[in-house]
Amino acid sequence: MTDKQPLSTEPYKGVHDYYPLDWARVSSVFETIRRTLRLYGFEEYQASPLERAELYESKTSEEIVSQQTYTFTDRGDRRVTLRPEMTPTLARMVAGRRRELVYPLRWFSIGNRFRYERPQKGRSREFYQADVDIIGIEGAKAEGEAVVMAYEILRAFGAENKDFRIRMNSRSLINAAGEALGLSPLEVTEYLSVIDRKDKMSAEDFETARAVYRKNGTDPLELIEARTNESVDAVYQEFMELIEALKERGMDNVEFDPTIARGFLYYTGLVFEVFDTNPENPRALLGGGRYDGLVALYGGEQVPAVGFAIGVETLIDFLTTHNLLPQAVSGARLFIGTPTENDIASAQVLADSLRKQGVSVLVNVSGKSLGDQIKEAVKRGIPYFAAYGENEATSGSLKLKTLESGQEDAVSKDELVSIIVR
RNA sequence: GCGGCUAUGGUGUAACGGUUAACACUACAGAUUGUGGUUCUGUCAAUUCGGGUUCGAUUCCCGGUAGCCGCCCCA
Repeated sequence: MTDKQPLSTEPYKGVHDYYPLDWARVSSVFETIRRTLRLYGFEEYQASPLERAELYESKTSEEIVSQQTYTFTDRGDRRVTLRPEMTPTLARMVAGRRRELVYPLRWFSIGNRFRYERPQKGRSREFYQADVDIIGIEGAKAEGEAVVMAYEILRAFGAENKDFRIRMNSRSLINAAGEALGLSPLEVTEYLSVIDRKDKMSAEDFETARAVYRKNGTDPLELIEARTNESVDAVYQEFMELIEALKERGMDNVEFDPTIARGFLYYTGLVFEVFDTNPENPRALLGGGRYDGLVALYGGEQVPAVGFAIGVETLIDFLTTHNLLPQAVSGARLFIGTPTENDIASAQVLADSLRKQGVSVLVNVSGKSLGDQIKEAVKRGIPYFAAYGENEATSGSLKLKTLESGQEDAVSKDELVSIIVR
């Protein structure tokens, strides 16, 4: 390589570098999500970000595949797509082992997704997401459980009910109302699209657009509200029971919101989104729903499924605005300083014994002065510092310095672990 | 994909079209110190890229690129 122009240090357009402190923040969020889901018996799976392009072409809209995926041809003339979402991969994996898996499946996966889009705040070309799915149960039970998991994940970060709202809608309900009015499935889809964009239109434009779908002076939403149609009302009652059941579990921030649409692609029943109650952050934190037809696309009979995905970047924005983001620690917990280079060897012995007890320790390896070693520990974001030289070796007692406060405590070697690990 | 705004050391800012592009922080080196975030000295380091106008461009114009904002879309 010639050195005419230095290579740019910028990452590729629309993607991010995560330096250790950044990544510590992201992965601590992963950890909380993981811990919460495991508590409820969910199992983690993983797959390659490379998928055959056909996986997306069969089920997703033309525009999304052609304009918003990274698709290329490999050296063996196979068309390859970088996964833009996890659900098709999940459906493929489930379909591949459909006879041997134990249902219901409670699965989750955390990883990166790729979409070729115009980058903006909260939207980049590579992003991290956690996908949570329950597969193999029909009806409100599983739907409720999915919503509960979304709720519990946010609660695990310390969020309170007042910090977020869970807005739920039912595609079956809208479909039933459309059917009762004699609208075609296509018209119902268009109607949903109009409702979805309600906030982006003026009141008059919305009324004009909505009027197209009125039959005998009533459109689907009005029919649902009127509660005059028996079959529509039955679906409505069932859905409200689900919402009531969630409220009884303490989730007083769930609500019925018929404007939640979720892209109209493969959802068949419940759709839901979670929003920050802070108006400065209007984006959905999380969204999902029921998608019963998807697995069957890969062969065999229909498998009921319900799930959601939570974007890590938007979650971090949410946690930041509510001051819930834990302090990220990227490296060691304790820095052992050495007054002279001769002390390094015995300091290493001490460090090794601490490591055996699970403490992450860094030992000075330079000839720097103790003052500079403290500076180094501070810069590295290490919370504790202790010098270990001849005095400490003979007395067995160390002065443990908490770098944030500057406080120093005399502690014995044996006490170190319990203080630092905490 | 469409439109608007922006682009100066690693970061944040400054510079009527006119000397060697300034300041602060950071980094690095040194002084001092068996205990840091204080001080002192020094060093590295920038006009996004390509054209154009001009005697002369960081400054004005056009284009590329990137970032931010809105639209489309958001699986």
